[in-house]
Amino acid sequence: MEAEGLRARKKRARLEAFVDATHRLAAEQGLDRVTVEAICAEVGVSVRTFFNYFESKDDAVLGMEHWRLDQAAAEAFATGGPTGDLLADMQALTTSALDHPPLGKERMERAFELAKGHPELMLRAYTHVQGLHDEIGALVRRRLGDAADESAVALIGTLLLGLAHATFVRWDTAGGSGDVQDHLPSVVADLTAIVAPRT
Amino acid sequence: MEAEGLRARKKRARLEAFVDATHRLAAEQGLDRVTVEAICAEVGVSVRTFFNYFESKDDAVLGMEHWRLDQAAAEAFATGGPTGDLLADMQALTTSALDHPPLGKERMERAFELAKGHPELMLRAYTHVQGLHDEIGALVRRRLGDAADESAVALIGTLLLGLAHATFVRWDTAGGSGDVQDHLPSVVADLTAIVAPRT
DNA sequence: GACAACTCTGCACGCTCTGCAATAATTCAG
DNA sequence: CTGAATTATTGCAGAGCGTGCAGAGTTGTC
Repeated sequence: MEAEGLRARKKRARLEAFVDATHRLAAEQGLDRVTVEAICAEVGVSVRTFFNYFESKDDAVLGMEHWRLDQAAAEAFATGGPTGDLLADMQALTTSALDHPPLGKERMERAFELAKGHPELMLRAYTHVQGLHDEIGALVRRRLGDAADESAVALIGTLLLGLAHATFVRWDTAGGSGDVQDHLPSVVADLTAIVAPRT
Repeated sequence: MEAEGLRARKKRARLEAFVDATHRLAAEQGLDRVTVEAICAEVGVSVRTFFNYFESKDDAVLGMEHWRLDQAAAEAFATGGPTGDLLADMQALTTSALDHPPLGKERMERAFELAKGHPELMLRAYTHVQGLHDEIGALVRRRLGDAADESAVALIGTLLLGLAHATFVRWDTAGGSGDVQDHLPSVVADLTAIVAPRT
């Protein structure tokens, strides 16, 4: 069996309830006016419990706990794959990340919609991807080996996050239909055009 | 004359006092243990006054009020200069930004040292550079004209910030001597190598 | 010196987030 | 099924950040 006990299922359900309640309230009243207390009233649970699930209010908006990279994709990247070309492999890694949101695509997309009007959230997302960032840093170091100086790691990490963000924006300006990651290739093309216009 | 009245001078002095006190206390006790109250006690001023100067505690660490781009450099960038090559011009713009920190280079460097151990600060810097970010967005839109879709703007903005960050990191790993912006060219070279390895 | 404009300050308040210890619910072993 | 171990929920007390307001003190202008 799936071995998902009652406990785990309840936990996940509550997590999603928090996220959904937050999104619903934010849609109604604007995010600024939504307090943790209100969210908890909506879910029917104590404020203290909220903070057993999230480190901050923003985390509930973003619906992030542990947004893990796909194991296989990460491993492939660290060992020099899948293509051997760094940019192409960054693209592959980003695609896999956008394709496996921890709480489903609808929630991810709603979170992004909210983040649009609240820059600080986008930044919080970056921070939260900071756990990811460390993970990415480790991957990059493994991949580059001796050639990995810290600034290259910082640059690649930022680039990955930037690609993801720009892809969201492009998906959004395209009307928000279809899969987010489908817009990544054109973002990469833009990047290439900027950095190496004459190739 | 410079037309800096007593008022303006006092204000600037107090601003710097806040920043310096924050840095000093953070060096002594670690940033987490520094409260706004302590900073104000150090400066000899009321807590309420602190928030007349800064929007948040983090801002005092970063010493940022309005980190403006150099007018001339920004204008040149927006109108397609100085070289006409986008990447080179991004480099020029970044250099000018790193070369004109609002409160002096020592404070900027100390702020970066603190930010190293506190990722959320680096992000807050990005946010605060959000004023900058919007400004950058406007510049990019002016520069690209019709070709400026939002995702390209997002991408370039992120890239500019990423370049600045990576440059700091490189400056730091190089021992922190010399001017920060001197390390930008090698960061740009790295970026080029990643995106267009075969050029 | 008088009036306007700006700044500082204390106070009250709301909100986020943490630590702690008691209580309740789930799981597991026998 | 039952008791013990594990894990979740909760209230409470409290630190800290940040804001609005109104009065008192400074600075600038004429």
